[in-house]
Amino acid sequence: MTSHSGPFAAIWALVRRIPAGRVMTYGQIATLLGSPRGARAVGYAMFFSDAADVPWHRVINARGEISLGGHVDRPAVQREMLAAEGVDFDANGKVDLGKYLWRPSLADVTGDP
DNA sequence: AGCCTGACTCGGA
DNA sequence: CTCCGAGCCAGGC
Repeated sequence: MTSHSGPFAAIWALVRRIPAGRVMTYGQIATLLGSPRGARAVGYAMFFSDAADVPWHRVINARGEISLGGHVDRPAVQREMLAAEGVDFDANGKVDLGKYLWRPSLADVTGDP
């Protein structure tokens, strides 16, 4: 499926605005979209999204870790993609959110370049 | 409508 | 800081 329309369009639009070398948490995205507890739905949207259109690998959980659950190949791929963008992982395989967490401004959320 | 599952989050121990 | 349990929201059947 291509990410151009649907209930997840807002999520994809926001994820697409995440600059390289930065990451965002599911809860943060959900909060910006108006659903502070809809973090799970965000994860679903990532699964149904296309990596070519949506950098889903820049979306991680609030602990700064990659959480996928059922799938096994995705976490390794996600870690490599983030590392290729300059995101460093600690010995525990976690990302320093205080350093790499992207804090979008109002213009970024509204879609104004 | 109700029920189940889930790439989550928070609070407490 | 890590582990456990409970909770809220959204999607699919």
